[in-house]
Amino acid sequence: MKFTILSQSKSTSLRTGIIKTPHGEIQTPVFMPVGTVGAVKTVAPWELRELGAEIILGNSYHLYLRPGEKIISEFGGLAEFNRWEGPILTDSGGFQIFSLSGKKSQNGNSLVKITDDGVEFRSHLDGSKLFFTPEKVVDIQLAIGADIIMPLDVCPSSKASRSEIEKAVGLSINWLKRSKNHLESRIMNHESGIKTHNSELIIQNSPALFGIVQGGIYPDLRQFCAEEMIKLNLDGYSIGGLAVGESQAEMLEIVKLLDGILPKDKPRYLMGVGTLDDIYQATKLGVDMFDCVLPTRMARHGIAYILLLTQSSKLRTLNFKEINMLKSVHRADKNPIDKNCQCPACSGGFSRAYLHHLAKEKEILGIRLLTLHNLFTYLKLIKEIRLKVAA
RNA sequence: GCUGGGAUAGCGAAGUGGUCAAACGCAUUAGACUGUAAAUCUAACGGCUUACGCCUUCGUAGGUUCGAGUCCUACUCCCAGCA
Repeated sequence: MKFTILSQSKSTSLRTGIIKTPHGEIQTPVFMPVGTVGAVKTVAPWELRELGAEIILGNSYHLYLRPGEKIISEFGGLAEFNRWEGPILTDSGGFQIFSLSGKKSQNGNSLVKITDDGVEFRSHLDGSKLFFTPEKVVDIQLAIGADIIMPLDVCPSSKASRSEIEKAVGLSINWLKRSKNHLESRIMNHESGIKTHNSELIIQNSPALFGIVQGGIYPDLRQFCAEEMIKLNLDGYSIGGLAVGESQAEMLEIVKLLDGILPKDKPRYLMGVGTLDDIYQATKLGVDMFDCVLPTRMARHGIAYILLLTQSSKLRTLNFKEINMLKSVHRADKNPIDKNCQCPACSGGFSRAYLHHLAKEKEILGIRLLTLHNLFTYLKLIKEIRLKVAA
């Protein structure tokens, strides 16, 4: 992976750049649609390309469960298996430690247990016991053939105590070191033709490994975590453990702090973020990469996001709005979601009334049109942000 | 016309002598959702009230009973079978 900065804003930390990956180039800032199980829900690969997506996400935990990384590997990697054929970033399953912990399976067992060595998961599909170590998670992602991979980390909720967050920072640093060592030895063995113990797992390409900075909303923990990770000289740095319940102001405060700590010449990835405004604000604080389920999930829940562009003299200002297509006020509304939008739903002449009707009926077409609209809106925002670097 | 069955909140449907303003669906309304166990989840949903609570209901009208959505009688309407 290679990251090149193309331009830098004079007034903010916003910058544009290019990331070269084995599957192609990505312009930054970038928004990465989420395709947890290997598909961006309801959207075909060619549609993603038409919308302007450059890279999509997959999740190691989910893909390990089904269909299994071995199958994906046999098809030449996820990008070939799912016909996206472009760059892919995989998450480690670290977020599932957060989202599945505290939740109970049907027979009352906790789904997640963390030890120093790794994480014990109970499959949310069948309750079976799984044990993930940082090494295993790297192996899974190598087999999946992702271009950018994430180390197993511990992502605590915003309600976690300081001591829990300290523990998460310690484990995340330790696991990152193990991930890096393991990845390097796997690649070295592969290049020198040495069969590893996982001979059935094929290394599709040499992926980039990011560090994931944790530390909640504690500046000292964030700083410590970042500095320890920077010592490892990674390909990029993720900011994890945000947008997990804290306020936007608290989140941006941490992003701002890390903007001053993380190396400028490496991409920064704000994991799981966020709303249109979150992304807009965070790019001004030097964040290059984003992913979020909101545009796709909210579409399935009837919400359409709107990007309001107002041009006054030389300034283009951005505002954001969301409308709930399920509300009966749209029952007879002949307007599209947004008359200025060029997405397939808006430019295709679909009225709010029809989209309201489809949403009420839970019709797949309605879900798809809103998904296309929302992804288009997110990707449009990113393009607008890239233009703002001149300022 | 005869014989059965039935009429419960916007709709469907539980309930068969006391704990019934009435389970459960659906519809409606509101809310949530940020590295996807999420085309999901939560709440409200007779009237009045912030709430405690109070009031009015189970086709209509009577009756039995301490007490009736539940039992009896008549009537109205609906459904099925037979003529």
